[in-house]
Amino acid sequence: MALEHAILVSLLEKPGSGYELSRRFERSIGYFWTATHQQIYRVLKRMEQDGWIDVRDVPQQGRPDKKEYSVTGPGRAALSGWLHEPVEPESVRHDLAVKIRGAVFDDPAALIREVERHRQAHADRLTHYLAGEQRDFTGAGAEAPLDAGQELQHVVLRGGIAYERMTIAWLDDVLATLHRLRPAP
Amino acid sequence: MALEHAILVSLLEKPGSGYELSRRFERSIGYFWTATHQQIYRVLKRMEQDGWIDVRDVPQQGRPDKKEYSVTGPGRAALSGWLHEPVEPESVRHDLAVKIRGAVFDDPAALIREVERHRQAHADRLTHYLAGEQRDFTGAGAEAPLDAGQELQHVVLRGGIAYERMTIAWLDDVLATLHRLRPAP
DNA sequence: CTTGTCTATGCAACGAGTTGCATAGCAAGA
DNA sequence: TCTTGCTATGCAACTCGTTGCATAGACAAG
Repeated sequence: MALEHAILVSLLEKPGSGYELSRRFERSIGYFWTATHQQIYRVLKRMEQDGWIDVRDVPQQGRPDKKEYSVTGPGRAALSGWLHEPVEPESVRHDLAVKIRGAVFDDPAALIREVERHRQAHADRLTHYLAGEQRDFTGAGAEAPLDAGQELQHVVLRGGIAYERMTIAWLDDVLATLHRLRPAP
Repeated sequence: MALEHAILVSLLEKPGSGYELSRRFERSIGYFWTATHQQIYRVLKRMEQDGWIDVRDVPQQGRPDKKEYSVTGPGRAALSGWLHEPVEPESVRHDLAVKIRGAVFDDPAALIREVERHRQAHADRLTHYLAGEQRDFTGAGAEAPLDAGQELQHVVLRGGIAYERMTIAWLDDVLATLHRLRPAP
């Protein structure tokens, strides 16, 4: 399970509340690990019971109070332990691939709009990633050399960019294949 | 949920038992959708109750008897329905990306072996995919034109190949970054 | 002053997925 | 004969993840 560890990383980068974490999971961390606020609140509770994180009530003005979590020594140790143990390489899961293989039992051409929709979604993500790269890593490049944390964040982002580019190219291949099949007998 | 639908596709391609399905999920279908035999047996039971599939007891010689499942009319209709409704584009989930971002709170160099291990696993998968492509799609290309089902299987396989190539290139990028960070103060 | 939106936290129920274990037929080799 | 290994099916218990719902403070627009 990596949700706990993803939360530890995020809280080490900057302490925050469950709500703030759920926002972060919509952007940077969420590029490679998604989580809803339900999951986050539940896991935060367990992590607190396990002594991995501390809570602090933070009164706020103009908005409801929040609970700010920060990583404890044992939490940091738990992350270290996990970093040193191997994880299995992920297997991909693509609904769309199932659909493409299933299309032969229905109408392949009916999939074209769906594939185009996916292509658009991936193109949007790519644009978003590229904007983030421009903002966080390219702009200050010449004058302020990046520290190790930024280098590592950047290489992860480059992975996201490569993934989206590859996916878009593949979806173009899929579309070409579907169009080629259309005028068949 | 796509497991039901992946099973429908696989059973439409060729009827089979739960055991056979679990073997298929280790190879072709499993390239983009994994499932253990536990999941498969449980889902097969539900699908049978829902009338999506039929069972037939098949006595065998030299091995235990099996139950062969095949798709019914309602099952085929359920697949059709699913093919026509949109699915959300997947979000990636990468333990490794979490580890890379977390490495800055530990020792980045300690990740090198882990990343190399992943690189090897992806290189193995790529070799496997390429062998499958050679066997199923390239060999008979000139004389026997592919039918629609084969074309669609091929484009899905090309997706797997593109994914592995992209991942290997990215892991090389990650390794270069980790090596670059090593001689830092 | 009501409605909508954003922040902020949480419960309950369900479905999906994993892990460990159990059983049993049959075959091949030590 | 005993062990190992492959085929074949399944239960039980657990964790992970999703969905729908509920509450509540603050603010802004109509």
